[in-house]
Amino acid sequence: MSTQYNFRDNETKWQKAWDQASIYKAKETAPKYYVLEMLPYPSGRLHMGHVRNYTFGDVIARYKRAEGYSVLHPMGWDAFGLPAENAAIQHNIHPKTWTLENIHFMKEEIHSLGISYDWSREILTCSPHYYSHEQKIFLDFFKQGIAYRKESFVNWDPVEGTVLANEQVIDGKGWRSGAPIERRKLSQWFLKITDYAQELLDGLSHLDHWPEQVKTMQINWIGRSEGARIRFPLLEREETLDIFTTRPDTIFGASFIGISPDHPLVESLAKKSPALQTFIIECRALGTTQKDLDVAEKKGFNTGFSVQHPFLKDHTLPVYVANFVLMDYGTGAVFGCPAHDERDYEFATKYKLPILPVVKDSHDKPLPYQGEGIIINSQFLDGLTTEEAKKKVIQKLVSEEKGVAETSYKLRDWGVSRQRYWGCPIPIIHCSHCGIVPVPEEQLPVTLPHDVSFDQPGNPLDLHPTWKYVDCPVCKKAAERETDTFDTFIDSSWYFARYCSPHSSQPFEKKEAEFWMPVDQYIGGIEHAILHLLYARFFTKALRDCGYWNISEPFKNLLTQGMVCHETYRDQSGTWLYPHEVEKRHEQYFKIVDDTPVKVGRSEKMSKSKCNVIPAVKIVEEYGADTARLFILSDSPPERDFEWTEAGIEGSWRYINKIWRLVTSHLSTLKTVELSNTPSHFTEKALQIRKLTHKTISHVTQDIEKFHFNRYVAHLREFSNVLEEFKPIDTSECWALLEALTTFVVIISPALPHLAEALWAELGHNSFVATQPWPQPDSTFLKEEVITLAIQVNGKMRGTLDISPNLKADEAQSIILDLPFIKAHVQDKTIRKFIYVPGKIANVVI
RNA sequence: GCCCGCUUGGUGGAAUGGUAGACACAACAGACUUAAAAUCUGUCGGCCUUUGGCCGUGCCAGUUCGAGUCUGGCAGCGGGCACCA
Repeated sequence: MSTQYNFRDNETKWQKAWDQASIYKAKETAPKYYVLEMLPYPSGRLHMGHVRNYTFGDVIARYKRAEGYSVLHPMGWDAFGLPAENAAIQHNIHPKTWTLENIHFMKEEIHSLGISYDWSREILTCSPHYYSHEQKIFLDFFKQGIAYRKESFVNWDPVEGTVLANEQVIDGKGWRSGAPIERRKLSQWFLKITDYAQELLDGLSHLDHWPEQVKTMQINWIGRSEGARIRFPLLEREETLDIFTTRPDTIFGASFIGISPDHPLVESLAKKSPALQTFIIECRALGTTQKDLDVAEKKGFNTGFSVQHPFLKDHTLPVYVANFVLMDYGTGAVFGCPAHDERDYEFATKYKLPILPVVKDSHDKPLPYQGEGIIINSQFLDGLTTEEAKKKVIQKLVSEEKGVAETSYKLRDWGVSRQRYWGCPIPIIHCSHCGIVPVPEEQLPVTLPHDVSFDQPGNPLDLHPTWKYVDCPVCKKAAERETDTFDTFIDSSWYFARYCSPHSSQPFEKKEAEFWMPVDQYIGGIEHAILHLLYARFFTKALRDCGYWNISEPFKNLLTQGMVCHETYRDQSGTWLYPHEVEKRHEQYFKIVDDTPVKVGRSEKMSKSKCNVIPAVKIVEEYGADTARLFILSDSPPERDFEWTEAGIEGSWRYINKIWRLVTSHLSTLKTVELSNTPSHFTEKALQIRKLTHKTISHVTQDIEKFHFNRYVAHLREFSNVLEEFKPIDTSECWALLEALTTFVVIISPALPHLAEALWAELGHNSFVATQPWPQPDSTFLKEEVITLAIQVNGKMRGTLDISPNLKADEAQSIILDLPFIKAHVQDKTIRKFIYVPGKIANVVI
C-alpha cells in the first residue's frame, strides 16, 4: 500500500462513478432539502471565491443527503451582462461566443471539484429557453400593473453617445472618452417594488435564519418612516407645495423650503430664469450615485418664491432649490429646520437663514440637535415631548386641512431598462398609433439578433438595420421594437424557481416549485445583502400575485460568506505581481525573473487588478480537489474573510495523506473483526475510543448544522490524532477501532468526498459512501461523570477541581473552601459570597 | 456622507456571560537519513524574583461575583449605496 494518496486517479475515478450512477439527481420524495449557491457570472475562470461558495454548499448537500433528505442542488449561469460586451469591444469577439467559452471552462473546473450537483437542471440565462419565460413573466407583470414606464436619469456620455453604468463613470467622467458625464432623462421601464415595501419589511421578521445584519440592512434600505405631508400655499402663484417631513414637531423652527432640482415646479420656474437653468445643470453634473450627492457641498438657489407658514400668520418661508433634496423620496420637497437637522444647519449657515431652536434637550447639547426633548418656541406645542408634539401637530394639520399623516419609504421603484445588447430583450412594441403594445405571448421569445456590430458606440439593438422594425400586432402598421434589454438582476430574481422544473414549457411548474421551494439553504457573498436578495424576495411575491405559486419568501436560511483574500506583491517599480511570479526565501520575497526584492502588501480581496489571484484549476491540478476543499473549510468561519496561503494548502495536503495512512495502515488488523459482531466485553481503552467516536459524531453534527466548518475540521483532527496513537491489542479494541475508522470515513465524506470514497472501498464496501446514512451518536457515551470545575477567587482563576457535575452547592462549597490554594487566598478574610454554577464555575468572593 | 460589519499569540482561528489561545500554520530544537524530502517528538502570548505570580482579546469608560462575549463612546479596516455582478 502506497503511503501517498493518489488524488489524481481517485478524483477522476469517483467523479465518473458518481455521474454514471446519477446519485445526485434530485428526486421528489419527501422530506426535501433545497440547497443553492448564488448563480455565478461566467467571468472566465473559477476563482477561490467560487470554490469557497460551492464547497460550503456541497458539505451541506452531502450532509443532508446522508441525513435522509431528498436534496435539490443545482447549478447554472448568470450569463448576460456588461463584461461580455466589453470583451466584444476590446477583443472583437461576440458576447455569446465569449460567454459560452467561459462557461465551458468553468463548468469543467467546477466538475473537477467533485461538487454534488444535479447537472440535468443546469440553467443558462442567455438562452432563449430561459429568457423567453422571463419575457412571459414581464408581460404578466405588465398586465398586473407591476411593470410601468416613467422618465428617469441615466449617465450620459456625450462623446460616445451612450449610457454608462455607474462603474463606467470615474470621477464624473466617462471611462473611455474621459468626457464629463451628464444626467439625462430617458423614458424607461420600472417595476413597482414600492407597492411591496411594507410586505418586504414585514416579511423580514419571519426570516429567523437570516443573518441579523442582512435584515437590518434591508430594513434601512426600505427605510420606512412615519411623518406628515404638509401643504404650503405659494404666495406668488395659485398653487400649493406639498412637503414630506418626519419631524412635523419642529414646524415652528422652519426657516426655508427646499425643493429638488428635479421637482416639477423647478422645471416651470427655470423656463424664465437662465440663472436657475445654470444651477440645475450644475446639480446634474454631480453624478447619479447616492454617495456623490451626499458628499457634495450643500448648495441652493433662491427662487424668489415664498410660502405661508401653516400656523404663523405673518410668517413666510423662502423657497430654495436645494441640491440635497431628492425627487425620489417623499414629495421632492422639504421644510428646513436648521436647529434640528444637520444638512439644514449647514444650508442655513451658508445662506444666512434664521436658526430657531424649538427642541430643548436636557443636556444642552450644541446645535444642530437631532434628538428628542421638550418643545419650546412653538405656541400650542410648547412643553410637549417631541413624540407628543408629532401627534398633536398632525391632528391640528388634519383638522385645519393643511396636511395629513403619511408613511414614506426610501425604497424606490426598480429601473430595469438597460440600453445594451447583451441582455434579455424587453417584449414590447412601440406603435405610433396604438402606443405601448406587448408582444403577443405566442410570438415569444423575442430573440436577440446574432449579427450585431460593436464598431460604433451605442446600443447595437438600436443600430441594427432590421431587427427593431416590426408590424404592430394590433393595427398591423409599421412599428418599432423596444431596444432596451433587462437589468441582469431580473435574470437572477427567479432562477431558483426555474431549477424546480428546468425543462417546463412554462416559466416553472407550480406543483414542482411548491414541492421544492422555498430554498432551504441559500449561500452567497455578503455583497448581495441588499439588491439581489431584495429583488428576489420582491419577484417571489410578484409571481405569487400573478398566480404562479403560493410562495412569499424564496430563501428560508441564508449564509453570507466572506471574501477570499491573498497577500499582494509589487516589484521595485511598483508593478503588481502574481503569486507565481515571486519566490519566498528566508522570510523574504524575490521576483523570479530577475531576483529583485519584492514588496509585500497586506492581504486583500483577490482581484485581477492587484494580481493576487490563485486560479482554482492550478490548485486542483497540484493538490487535488479534496485538499482545496479541506483548506477552505478548515481555516476561517464562513462569514469571515478567508486568507489564502501557500502554507495553508500545504498543511491540508499533509493532512489528506495522514488520513490515507491512518486508515490504510490498519486494514489487515481490521479484517479480523466485523461490525455486526459486537463484542460482549470492552477493555477500558476500547471504551475510551468508543466514547470519543460518539462524542465526535455529536460534535461534528452540531458543527455542520451551525456551519462551523472550521470546528468540524478541528474535531476531525482531534479524533484522528487520538486514533493515530491507538494500538489495539485485543478483539474488543480492534472492533472499537473499526467502529471509529468506519465512522471517521463517513463523517469526513461531506468535506472530502473523493478520499472518503476511496477509503470506503479500501474498508471493503461495494456501496458509495456518498449514499451512506449519517451516523447517530450513542447517548450513553456522551455523559460525563467527572468534569473539571474552574475555581475563582474574586473572579480570578485560582485552580481547578475534578468533581461530578451534579454536585450540590453546599457540598461543593465545603469541598472548595477546604482546598489548599483557596485557603491560601482567603486566609482570615470573610467570605462575602459563594457563587456556584454546577458544571461551570465556583467563585469565592472575599 | 449614509447604512451594515469586523478587530483575540509571529499567522488563520477556538471559547451558551464562567479555566482566553481548542485545532492548525509558521518558527525553533531534536530523532530518523550518507544527504535531502517525507515522517515523528518537543517548545511556542508577554513579563518577573518561575512547584508561583503579574499583565494580556484595537482604544477609553460602564454593567456584573465574573466581560473576548453585554452597554455607551472612539479609532482602524472592510462590504453596500439602487446601471458591476
